[in-house]
Amino acid sequence: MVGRKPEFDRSYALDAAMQVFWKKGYVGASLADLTLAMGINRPSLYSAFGNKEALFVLSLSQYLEKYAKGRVELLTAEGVPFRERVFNYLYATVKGQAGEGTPRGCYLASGLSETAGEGLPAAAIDALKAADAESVRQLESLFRTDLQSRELGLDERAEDCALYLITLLHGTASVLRSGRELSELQSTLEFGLRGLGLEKA
Amino acid sequence: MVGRKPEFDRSYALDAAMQVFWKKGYVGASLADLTLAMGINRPSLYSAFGNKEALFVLSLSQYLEKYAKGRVELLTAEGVPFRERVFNYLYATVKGQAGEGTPRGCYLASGLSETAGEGLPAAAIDALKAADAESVRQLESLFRTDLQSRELGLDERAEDCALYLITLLHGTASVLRSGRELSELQSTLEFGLRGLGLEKA
DNA sequence: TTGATTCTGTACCGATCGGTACGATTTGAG
DNA sequence: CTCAAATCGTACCGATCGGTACAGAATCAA
Repeated sequence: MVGRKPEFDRSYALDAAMQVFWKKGYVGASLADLTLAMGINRPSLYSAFGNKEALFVLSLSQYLEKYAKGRVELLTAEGVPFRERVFNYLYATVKGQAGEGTPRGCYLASGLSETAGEGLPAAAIDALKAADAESVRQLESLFRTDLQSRELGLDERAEDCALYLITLLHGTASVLRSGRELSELQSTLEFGLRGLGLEKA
Repeated sequence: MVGRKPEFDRSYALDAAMQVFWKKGYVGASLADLTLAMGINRPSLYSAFGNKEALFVLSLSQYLEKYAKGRVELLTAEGVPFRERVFNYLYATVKGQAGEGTPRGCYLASGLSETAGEGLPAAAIDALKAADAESVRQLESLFRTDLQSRELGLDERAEDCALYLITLLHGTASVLRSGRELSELQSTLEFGLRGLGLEKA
């Protein structure tokens, strides 16, 4: 009820854990990596976050909250043309994958790829798939309800459009993760948008 | 010089190793996984293939030879229209990523993503990056030299076009790896081609 | 048949894995 | 000042990691 006070900042530690998972993936991130980055020793980690699996899920939430959330808001920015909103979303996402001050790639995409390898606990898989479905759903909702999207007829293929963009973003994440630079992908975004009939202004 | 004869088929064993790496990645594939799938015990593996790292590189070659090679030949099939050749290449690749009789995703793409995680030995990274560069180069060469490509003006942006398609294919690999089905990506290929001005016939 | 050579299987190596027991230390309530 | 409560650091747990030593079994030249 009273007890000694923690010597670490929970939020900072969680952020550090997120970056380790982001960079190394679930199986690649060892407890030693995590505790070192978090500035915590093992028992503190376990008492504060449960175990590696729970920490991974919490880190995923942290990632979504801190990075993904702001991007989807770009999709519904008022007074911005449809094409521009979509472009801003794509560009912000790709920029976030390019590794300036953060690890390269995408926490979610990397985690999802680990799904196929039997190294992930069930709770981690569930959380990843839920987040993935949510990101598709957000885009789909945009294509389905946005006025300019409907004018272009994209609302009737909203789900396909959404998955197309998500797929493209998985691609940029993978490509950036392997060492390519953001500048190399400018044309890719342009081509990508053109695929939906969203030509350059 | 004389000695006992091997009881395993080297080619079969290498193929089995390839599938394990394909499914689990380099760090996720343990020696136990490998020897079990290859039907070999550890010392045989080491005497026949060197070590895990060398086996991974050999498996990559096997993958490229057995799966990637046939696809790039589709790009230069005679008497086939340009758009159709590109589509056939994309479709064959995506189909190969969909996991019918093989693991899901792409050996090369998954390996490249591991590049960022410090779990890969240098030789593996080198082999992966070389194979990646080669795949881009093949596409780039197509866009640069193909007659119909030049008529469309794509030759002047050959490198961008190539990286765009490779990025898209990394995306499909990632998305399929996380459990989606080939049927969901039909539209993605269509949109992707449209991005290059290759409309549907 | 002998013997050098090569492969196979077991059993092991030190290192690291995720996870924890436990005592020392700090805290605030009484 | 006392003492229960909570955190901290060390030191450890069994399991698994990649890799290997070594002895037995098979093969062929001589």
